[in-house]
Amino acid sequence: MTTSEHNSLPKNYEFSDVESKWLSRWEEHDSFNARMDEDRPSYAIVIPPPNVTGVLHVGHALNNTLQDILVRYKRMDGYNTLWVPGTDHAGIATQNVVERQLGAEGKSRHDVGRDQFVERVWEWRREKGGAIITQLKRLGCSCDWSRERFTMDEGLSRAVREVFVRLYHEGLIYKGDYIVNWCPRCLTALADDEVDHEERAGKLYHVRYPLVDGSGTLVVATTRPETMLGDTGVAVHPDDERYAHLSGTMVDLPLTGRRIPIVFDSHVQREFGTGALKVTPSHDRDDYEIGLRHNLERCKVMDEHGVMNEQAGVYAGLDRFECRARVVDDLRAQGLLVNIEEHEHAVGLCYRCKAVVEPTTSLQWFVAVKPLAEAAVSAVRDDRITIYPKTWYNTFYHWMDNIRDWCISRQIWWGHRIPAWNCAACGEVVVAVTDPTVCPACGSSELIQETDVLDTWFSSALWPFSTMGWPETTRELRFFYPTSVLITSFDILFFWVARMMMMGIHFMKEVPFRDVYLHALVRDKDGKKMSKSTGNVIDPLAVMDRYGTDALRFTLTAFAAQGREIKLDEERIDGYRHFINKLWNASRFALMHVDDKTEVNLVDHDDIADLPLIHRWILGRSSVAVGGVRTALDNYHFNEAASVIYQFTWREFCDWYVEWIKADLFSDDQDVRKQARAVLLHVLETIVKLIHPITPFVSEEVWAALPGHREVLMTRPFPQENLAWQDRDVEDQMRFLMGIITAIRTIRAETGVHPSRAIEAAVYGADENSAALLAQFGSAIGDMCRLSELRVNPEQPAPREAARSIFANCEIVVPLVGLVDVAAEREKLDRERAKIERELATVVGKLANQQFLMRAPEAAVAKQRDKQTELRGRLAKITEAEERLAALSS
RNA sequence: GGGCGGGUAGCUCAGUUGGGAGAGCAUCGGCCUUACAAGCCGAGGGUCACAGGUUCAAGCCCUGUUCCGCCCA
Repeated sequence: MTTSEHNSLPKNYEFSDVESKWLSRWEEHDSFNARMDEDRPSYAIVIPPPNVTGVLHVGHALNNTLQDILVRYKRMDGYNTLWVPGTDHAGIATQNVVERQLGAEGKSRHDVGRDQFVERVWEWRREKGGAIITQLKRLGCSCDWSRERFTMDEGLSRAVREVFVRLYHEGLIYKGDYIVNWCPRCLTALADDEVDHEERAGKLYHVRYPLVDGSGTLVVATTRPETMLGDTGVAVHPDDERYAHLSGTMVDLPLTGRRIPIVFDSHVQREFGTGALKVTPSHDRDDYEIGLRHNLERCKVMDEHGVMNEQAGVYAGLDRFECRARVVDDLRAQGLLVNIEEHEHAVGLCYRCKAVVEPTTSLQWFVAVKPLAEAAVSAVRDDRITIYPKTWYNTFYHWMDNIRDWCISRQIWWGHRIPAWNCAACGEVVVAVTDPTVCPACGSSELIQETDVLDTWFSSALWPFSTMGWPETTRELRFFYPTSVLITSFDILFFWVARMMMMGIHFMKEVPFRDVYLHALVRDKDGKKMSKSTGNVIDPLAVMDRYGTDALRFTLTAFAAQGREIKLDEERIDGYRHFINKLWNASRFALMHVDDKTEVNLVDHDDIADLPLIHRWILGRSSVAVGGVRTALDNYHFNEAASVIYQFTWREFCDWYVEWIKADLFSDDQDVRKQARAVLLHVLETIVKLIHPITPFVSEEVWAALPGHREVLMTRPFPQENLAWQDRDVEDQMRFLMGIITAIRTIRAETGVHPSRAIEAAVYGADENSAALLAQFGSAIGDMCRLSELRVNPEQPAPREAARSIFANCEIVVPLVGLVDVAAEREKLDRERAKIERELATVVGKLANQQFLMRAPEAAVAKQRDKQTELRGRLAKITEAEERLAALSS
């Protein structure tokens, strides 16, 4: 054993010191920063910018771990990599935070005024904002931090203006009075997809509307009776015979004294309620459309706070929900309430504050998305963008085909103020990139800017190119646009991904990314959504403290199977911490044997034919693992990559290889020792390189401890698959030897031989090749099974008192005088016989089937024949063993 | 009501041109064998939701049923 400094690693992996050390070293090293070498291919990712108000949750941890894996992999593999970090300004959320702060001081934003308020927000952002960036660093993210961006930065704001102005002049942005989703708490309009729908138990009220001619009444059904105050019509289906006679008549709208017409519209669902639909164009999206088709009036009965206005007559001043109760009471008093049914229906909620959204007509700015959406759809159809997993295509097309114009104005103060001015003198609307000083139409200087700001998603839609300096034609854009892949959670496919496609294609004439990888939401171990109120939130920062960042990263990676939600359990994280520790200890072991003089390049040649079997085997297996990891990562099968590494490292490298070569490492033969050390070191290096993208910290730490490593691991080349090392014969031979070893170990365990006791074993019936192998590796087998002797095809017959096992046409015999439980042995053989006979029956059945012989491919038939031969051989061995057992007991 | 996904070992899940049913964890038994007890060795455990169909052959392809989850209206 050497006494070099390398073997002074602690017995258990202590991640805490290691992590902080590497975070600062990487930073010093500048290795995360993008380089633009002309002779190398590029690989770029833009981060889905988290809210500036956010703190790292486990979804972020997953999202950014996956991105970091790809970036680190590609960086090692020789690409110019760029990973752009940053945050978005989260208009509504951030404004809420600062408003709460003001509220604590007893002030509202109106008390301080717009300019002061915005300044307060900036102040907040300088002090508290972007905590998540520090947390991403903690997670090990190898972003180019020198390029951190914020959607409200000067450069990005310029891009926003440029895009707004161009779209406006192209006629794709317009201002109009349409129905929008209004949040009466945030006091702003919301886009369609900013509304969450939740099933709630509600009621369906049947209300009688008297016909004006006194001939009867028409019963309508509604879930929101308070909106009847704004009804301007009643709609029935044109084919509904129950109501055909009502053509051209009107009803008296109760509680209002107004008369409203009955209209015929095929939109009405005849089966729902009574088939008669009250129409409130100003407070329902569908009703709004019906109103347009039939020229119904609009009557808005609520104000921006959801309080009934003067149009609601005596109900003015009531909150909308109080008003509902009052309206119902009054209808009942007048005998106009027919009945109330329990009714479950979807309620729209503000995605930020969960207040019930009020659909209402309002003067807003819109993007005409149809032409933009079509371009995005065809990019996906033409495979210029590939979506993983592919199950999302249908949903994507369906949503894009039914997309409605995008309401982009928000009645808040924090955000990009709309670059449009109204001339007080002549009414001219000026839309410009730079603030105008005089009206181009009349020369007046009385220009008043729009007060609204733009939807945050409007600026994040530009993220892939605005972060690279657009509208300038920068070197970054030339190198890194289109980006390689966008990795995000499926729930913002429409909020964000689709809009980036639209904007990227429109302004860059090129898709913003080649691939989109949509990952699942992280749920708790029972599959429930994590939420603060349920108390089932797993805090990634606490997890990193407890188990280490690498354990968290590896767990998330191992669970990131396409199309599956992730059920995260802390026990799993703890389990993978064990794996990290295993790797650590394997490294400690290696370091006891290798030193600066160990020649790794012994195995840098393709030709390894001269090496002993065990080394050729592990080198071949390492090559298979490398190929597996590369293929998995290239196809976004992250879980597969983790699994390959786990299996190879623990099962093949630690359990078999390292145990097998221990004797070589202590051998007196210097050449044997040298070889073993070289291959051991080489394979360990391969492992830490392979795993580095997933667990960057422990791999760097091990790498640094290995001899001769002065450069950081993160910029070393990623391993290449070496097909010349993959040898079928070697694998077959090792499979055979490992099978024999397992068989002997099983006998030992089943017969209760103490692990420390050395025993004899013999193998009977081995064919020539097998016998040669067993003879050659008898000592290794002896070491692995603690044998005093292994005899191969001995001439003397097996002793009667012995435990037996069948493997691959060989009978393994362990003489155990006085230790053999005949009944147990017989039972074991019976079980084995039954199993083999079952298998044999299906094989024989297949081979007896003429159809199978005729139609199945030759290889499939040959396989069954081989299997038949093998099974029959094993059966014969079992018979022999049974006979010996019988002789013993007689 | 429309769409999508899922049902494989006790649990969580892999299973990529149809031919071997697998992994991790958990369980059980034995071990401090000087890298690792955060470990080592060994073992048990499945009618691949159900019913049909296609095929020489189905966990995989088709049809229907059922249960669970998500999205949309």
